[in-house]
Amino acid sequence: MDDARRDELERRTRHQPEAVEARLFERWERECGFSGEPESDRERFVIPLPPPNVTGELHMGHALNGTIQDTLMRLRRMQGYDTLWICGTDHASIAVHAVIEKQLRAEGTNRFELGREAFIRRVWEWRRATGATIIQQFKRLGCTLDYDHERFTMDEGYVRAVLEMFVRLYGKGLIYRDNRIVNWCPGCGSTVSDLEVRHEHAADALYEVRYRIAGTEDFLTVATVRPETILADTAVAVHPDDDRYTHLVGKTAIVPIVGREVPIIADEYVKTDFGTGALKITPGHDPNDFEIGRRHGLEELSVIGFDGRMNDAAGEFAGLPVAEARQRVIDRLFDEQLLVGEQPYEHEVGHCDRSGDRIEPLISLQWFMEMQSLAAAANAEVRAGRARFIPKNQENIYFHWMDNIRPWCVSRQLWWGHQIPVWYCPDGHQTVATETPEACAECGSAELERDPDVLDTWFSSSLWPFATLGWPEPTERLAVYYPSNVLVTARDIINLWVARMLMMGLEFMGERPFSDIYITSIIQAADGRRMSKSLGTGVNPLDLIDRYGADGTRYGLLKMSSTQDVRFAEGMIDEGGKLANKLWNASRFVLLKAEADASPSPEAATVEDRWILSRLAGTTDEVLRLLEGYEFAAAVKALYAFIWNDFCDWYVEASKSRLYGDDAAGRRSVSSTLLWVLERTLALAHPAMPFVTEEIWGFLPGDRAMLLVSPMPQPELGHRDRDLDEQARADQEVVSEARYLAGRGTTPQVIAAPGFLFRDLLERIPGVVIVDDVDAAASSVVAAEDRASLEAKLAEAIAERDRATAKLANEGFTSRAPAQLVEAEREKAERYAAEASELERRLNGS
RNA sequence: GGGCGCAUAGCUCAGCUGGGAGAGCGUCCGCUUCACGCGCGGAAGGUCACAGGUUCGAGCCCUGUUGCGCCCACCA
Repeated sequence: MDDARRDELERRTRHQPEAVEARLFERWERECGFSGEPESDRERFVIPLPPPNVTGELHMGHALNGTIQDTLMRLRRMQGYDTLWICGTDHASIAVHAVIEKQLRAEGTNRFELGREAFIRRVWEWRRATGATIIQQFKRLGCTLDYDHERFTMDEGYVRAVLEMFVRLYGKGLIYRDNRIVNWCPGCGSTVSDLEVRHEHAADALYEVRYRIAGTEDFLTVATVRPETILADTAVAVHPDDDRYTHLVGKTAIVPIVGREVPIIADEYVKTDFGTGALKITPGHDPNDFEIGRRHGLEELSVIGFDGRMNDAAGEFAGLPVAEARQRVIDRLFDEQLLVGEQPYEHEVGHCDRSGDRIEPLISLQWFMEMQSLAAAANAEVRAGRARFIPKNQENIYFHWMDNIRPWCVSRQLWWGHQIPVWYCPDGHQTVATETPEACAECGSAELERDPDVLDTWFSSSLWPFATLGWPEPTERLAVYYPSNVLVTARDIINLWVARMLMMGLEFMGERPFSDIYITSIIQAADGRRMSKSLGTGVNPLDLIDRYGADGTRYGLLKMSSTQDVRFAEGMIDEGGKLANKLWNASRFVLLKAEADASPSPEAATVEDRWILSRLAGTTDEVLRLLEGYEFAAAVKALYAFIWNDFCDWYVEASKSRLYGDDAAGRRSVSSTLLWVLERTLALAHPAMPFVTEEIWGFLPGDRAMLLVSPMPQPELGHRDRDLDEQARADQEVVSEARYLAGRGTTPQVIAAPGFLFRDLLERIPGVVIVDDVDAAASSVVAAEDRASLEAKLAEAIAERDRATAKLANEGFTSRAPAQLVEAEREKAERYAAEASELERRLNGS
């Protein structure tokens, strides 16, 4: 190391993330790159980034996700894989509409005044101006995404892939147009899928309403929470086995207010023990009723329009908002003495996940995708273990939904998105094509009009793992990087996204899109509530990076990631920041104090050397195994314990006497080991804490590539010595106790068994008396002048000995416990017996 | 209504297939020790939610109870 570098190290007594992170990231990008080498023949490791919304800002979920993925990418890169982390953003129809339409409102206009083309132009302008800020924010975290191939679900090639997918599924009959009941969000002015409906608690009332039986003076009483839909009733249903009503089945009921005559039908769906046991059927405004209606061939009437108001079919109620119409209908029923009951009723009502509006089930002509066959294939893949959820129990969410899958409404009445590639001629024929057709495929008419709707955003997301690689073109990247290895995501989009990717990957590529699906924790606010901007409970990860550094933030997030719901704990981030600083300073010590000509090498000259090499081997083995097994919290914890406790607290301290000593050979040897352990530790810690480790790496002796692309060390298990690890723990306790006694003003006396570790540290304790005893089974410590404590120790040793002896006398234990456990207990009894007699001897002697 | 998960030190959490309760922060005591005061050394602090059960032995396994979080869900 030259003097300038030396001075720099001397000067920088603290690790300052803000001063190094941007510079290091820039070097990684420029000197190494993250784009993969499709032409190489190395084994691949691929992760598709869940594309964040273009409108998005990095939040805690992204940060956790990004950290986990980047940790895996770095690990595999160092292990020699050709790595690719697919990068890009999602066009997010509804979210973008929200942003732009808000701007338009502020300007006193709206999208309809602006017109479709101008609106879309405006979205693109906005997109070009703001860019995908979130992608830049991933860089702050240190994420080694393939930025050079950033994709957008609305870019040209991607659009082609989406249309291709639509056309092929249509060709197989899996996509069709139909009049069905859909979830209509009046706020968005569009349909939404079942998965975008959030069920919220609502306090409504359950009304009991009398329907006259035609030709009689009798009534049939039904229960309903939506009296305004009475206007669209087309039947009344009872259970076929319900004795109270069987005689009425086949007769006709008269719908109140409108006076329509409707059949009384029998259907298994009706519950006999709910309400009155009689159910009014409104196929036009209730999904269940819709199904019943289709089973019985009932008429489908609509009285609520797309604007959330009563339509013309509602007669005198036309034009009223639904809530108001409900009250007016109730008043009418009351006046006509048909309302015979009203009680408070609490239930769950569907609301739009995006806008929060109450979902209005409506019948509408929409595009649907048939899911059952696709789901069956995907299910088989997961059941066979070719795609596995981690943790495994998360697959329940998936199976529950997949096993009950229903057709997916994919058309949205929005403008921003992939416009449905279907053209209609005046005769109503459909021409489906990826390119604008010249004429109707059926009648040849040239008067074609394209379907105005766009596709559900999740439709295009389902192609992410292969459309980003060039599909449907047979590109090299597609051939080499599909399928990917791991998907890292949160469980709230298992069905929205993961399941659909599995289905589409199998359908179009014939192979699952990823083998591992790692479902991350969800980080809640510190008070246990959901983290959200609107609640004000969000924590900005960029803030954390500013205050603790990216390494600290990454460490903290990984440490928090152990259970499925975890409260945000800033202390863990702080811990990570401190660990980075500790590592920096320990490295300064090693680099500044090591002999100038020493180079990294595992010299096992002393028992301490053998011990730290054993711990290094054990930790390397453990950390790699944990990372590969997705146990990030445990991995990071093992790193902390090794760096802070084993290396800094004990080994570095124990190395000082040799390092500062007169023996040149000793100085050299311990320098080599220190450098060796440091070098290995930096590599091991790099995936979790890339910046500080890379920074230190640059100061290590010798010409070397950046740590980012350096090989990950193998655990050198030849160095591993568990007995020594065990002894070190015991000896550390002896040193601690001696320190305690010295602190109390007494003179600690240590009986040192052969091979005692940390002798240097012991010798530094003021007043300590060390008695070497080659016969001692284990080292021990007492205060020489403190007879009372010696007696206490004796009593403790006797108690321990007796406890172990009693356990051995317990027949249940000796007969049932595993042999090595019994053996351990026997050793314990002997050890304490020896210690007791030893202490007795010394008590009597003194 | 169904599913997943959580209750362990003041706080946030570890605790592997059952075999003498741990970490970080906080608190208290002592340190201008030549890598680090974002530090060093030491200490105090726990009926492992509650009640049963299995076992020689339970924080861990089983049953139930209570409190909490999240996901899914077409009983009007």
